[in-house]
Amino acid sequence: MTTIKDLAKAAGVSITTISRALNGYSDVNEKTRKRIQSIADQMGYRPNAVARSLVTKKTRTIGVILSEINREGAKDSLAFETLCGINDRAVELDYDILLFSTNPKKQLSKSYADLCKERNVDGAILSGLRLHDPYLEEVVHKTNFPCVLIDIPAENRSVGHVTTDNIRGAVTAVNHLIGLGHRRIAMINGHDEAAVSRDRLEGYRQALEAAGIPFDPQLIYNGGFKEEGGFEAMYGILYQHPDVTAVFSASDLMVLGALRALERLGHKAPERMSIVGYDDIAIAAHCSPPLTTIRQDRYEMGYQAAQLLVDMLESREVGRKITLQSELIVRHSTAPLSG
Amino acid sequence: MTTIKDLAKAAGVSITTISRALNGYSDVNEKTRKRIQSIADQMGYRPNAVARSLVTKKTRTIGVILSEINREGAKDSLAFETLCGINDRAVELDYDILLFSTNPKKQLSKSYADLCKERNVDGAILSGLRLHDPYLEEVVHKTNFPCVLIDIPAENRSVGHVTTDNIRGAVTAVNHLIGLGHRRIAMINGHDEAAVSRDRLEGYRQALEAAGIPFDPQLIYNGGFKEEGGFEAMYGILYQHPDVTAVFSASDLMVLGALRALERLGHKAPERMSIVGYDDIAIAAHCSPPLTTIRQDRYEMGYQAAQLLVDMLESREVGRKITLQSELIVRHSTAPLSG
DNA sequence: CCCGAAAACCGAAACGTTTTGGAAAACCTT
DNA sequence: AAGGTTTTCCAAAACGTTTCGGTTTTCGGG
Repeated sequence: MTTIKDLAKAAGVSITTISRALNGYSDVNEKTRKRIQSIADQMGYRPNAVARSLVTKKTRTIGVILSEINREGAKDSLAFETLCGINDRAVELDYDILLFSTNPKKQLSKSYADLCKERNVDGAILSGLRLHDPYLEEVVHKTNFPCVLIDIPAENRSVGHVTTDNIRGAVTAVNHLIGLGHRRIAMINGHDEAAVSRDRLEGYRQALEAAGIPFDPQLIYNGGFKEEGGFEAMYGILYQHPDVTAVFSASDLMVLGALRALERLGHKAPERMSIVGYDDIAIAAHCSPPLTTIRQDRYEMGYQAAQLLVDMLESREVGRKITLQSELIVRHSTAPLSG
Repeated sequence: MTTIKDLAKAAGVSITTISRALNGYSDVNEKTRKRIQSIADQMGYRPNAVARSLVTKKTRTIGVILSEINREGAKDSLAFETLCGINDRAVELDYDILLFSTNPKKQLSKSYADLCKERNVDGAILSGLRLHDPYLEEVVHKTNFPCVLIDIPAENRSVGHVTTDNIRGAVTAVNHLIGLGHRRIAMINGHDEAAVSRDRLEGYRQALEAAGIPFDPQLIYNGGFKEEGGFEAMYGILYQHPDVTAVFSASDLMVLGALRALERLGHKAPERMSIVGYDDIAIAAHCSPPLTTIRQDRYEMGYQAAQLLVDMLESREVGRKITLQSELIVRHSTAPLSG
C-alpha cells in the first residue's frame, strides 16, 4: 500500500504538501499539484480512510439499523425498499453505509449507541424498532448522537423523524369501505409497540366516527404484522363476528394470511368480505384477488431519511420531521356491500 | 468520549496496561484487570475501532457490493435475501457490513478495489456483476484482495465463488416440461453477460438433447431478466412460433411479463402455454397461476458466502467453491400437453 | 536476607492522515 | 536594492489504539 509518505519521497516534497495538494488547498503551486497528482495516480495511491477518520473525527459513514433484516424479513420487501432509498441518497451525497444488525443475543450486550460510538459512524438511521425499545430511549434522551427514526415519533435537536401520515392513510382506507356501503368493519392491527399501529387505529376510529358508526373494540384484532397473525385474526372474525363484512388490515402481509383463512372456510374476497390492506407490497398486485391497499413509498422514506440525516450532520437548518403522504390503490379485494 | 488515556489516568496505570487488561492478555494481575474493567464500565468506555484498525490493519468489516440495490431491485427480493444471509452470518462471526454501491457515475472513477482499499474492508462479497465487468477483471487478476463472488465463476487463492447448479436446475425444469409431453419448448433467457444465463441455456440444451429433441436457436429469446423483457419475448414467441407450447424462463420476473403478454393476446397459462420460471420469488406462489419454478436459496447463498469469506480471511483452509442445489417447485403454470 | 525467576507493569514507537503556525521563496513596488 | 506582499512550502503535533522490548516488583527457596 502506498502512503502519503511514499508520495512525499517520490515527489521530493513534504507530506504536508502532498496532503494539501491532493485535497485541493490553495497554497500549493498548480504545477506541483499536477506533478503530485500524476505521481499519485501512477503509484495507485488511495488515501487511507481509517487514518483520515482518526484525525478528522468524521467517517462519512452512516449506520443503518433495520430490525427486519433477517430471513423472514424477505417476504415483504419493505425494509429492502427503505434500504435502497437510503443507499441511493447516501451514494449521491458520498456517504457509505454501515449495516448494523442486532441479533437478539448481541442486543443484550451492545446498545445501538455503543455500536455507533465504537464504529464512529457520523449518524444513524433506525427503523423497525419497538416503541419501548430500551436503547431507543437511550439514543433519544441520553446521548445527542445524530439519528433519524423511521416510523417512530420522537424529535429533538439531534433526532429526526420520517414517517407517513398513518392516521390519514387509515381514514382513507376505512372511508373507502364505508363508501362501498359497509358498516360492520373489523380491523386487523399490528401490535401495540408500533407507532403506526396506534395511528392507524386512530384513523380507523376517526373514520367510523365521522360516518356515525359506533366504535366496537371487539372488532380490533392484533396480528403482529405477521401472515400467520392475519390468518388467525380472520378466523376469529368469521367465527365471533359473522356480521362483519369488511376488514381494514394494518399490513398486506396479514391480508395474505386473512385470505387463506377465508378460503379455508369456503369463502371468497371480496364477495364475503371486503379487505383493504396497507403497504402495497409487491405481492399485492399479483395475488388473488389483487389487493386494495394503502401504498406507502418506503423507498422515498429511506431517501428522505438519508437526506435529513446528512442535512443534520452538515448542520443545515432543516425541519426535523418529514411526513409523506400515502395513497389508496383500489384493486379487487373490495366491493360494494351486496344485499 | 473517554479514551484509553482517561482510563489510565483514572486507574493510575499506563495505557499499555489498560489495553492489555481490556484485551485479556495474561500479563496483568487479575485484581487490576477487574478494577480497570469496572472503571471502564463506569466511565462508559468504548474502544475506538478506527484507531484500533489503524494499527492492526483489520477492520472486521466486509464490503458488500450488490448491483441490484436500487429502486427496481426491490421487486424481486433476491438481492435482499442474499443480503440477509450475508448479514446474519456476519453478525454471528462478529463482522460488520459496509454496503458499497456503485451508481453508474461513480463506477467510472472508482473501482471496487479502490473502494475496498480506501475503506480498508478486510474482504468483499460481490453479486450481480456482469461477466465482463472491467473491475471484476481487476479484482480477480490484478489484486489479491480476498473476495467471494456470487454467481460469477472465478476462483483462485484469494477469490471464492458460491453459486447454484444452474445447469442441473435448467435440466430439471426442461425435463419437467418434456415429461408433460411438450416438444416445442422455447426459452426466455437473461442476457449474455450473466454466467447463470449461459449455464441455464446449457441445461436447456442438454435436456432437449437427452430427449432427442433438436435444438432450435430461433427459440431462444433474451429478456434481460426484466419483466418487460419477458413480456416482449412472449409476444415474439406467440407471433413467430405459434407451435411452441411451453417456455422455460431464466427468471420468475420475466414470467410475470410473459403472463401479461399471454393475457393480452387472449391466452392463458397453462392451457395455451406451460411456463416454468426460475428463482421462486415471493410473488411466484401468489400470482395467477402460481408459478412452477426452480427455487434457489439466495439466503443460504449469502450465508455461505459470508462464511467462506471469513474462512479465507482467517486463513482456514477450505474449498474456494460452493455449489448449492436448487429444487423444482411444481405449481400451476405448467400442465400436460393437451391434444 | 539474598538470589533468581516469574509476574506485573511501562515508555515509546508505530499506524497514515490532517492541521497549525510559521518559515522560505518569489514577486512587486518604489 | 530594500521593504513589503503574496505565494509556496514545511516540521511537528495530534488522533486513539496496539505492540515491542524492556524494567520493576513480587515471591519462593535456600
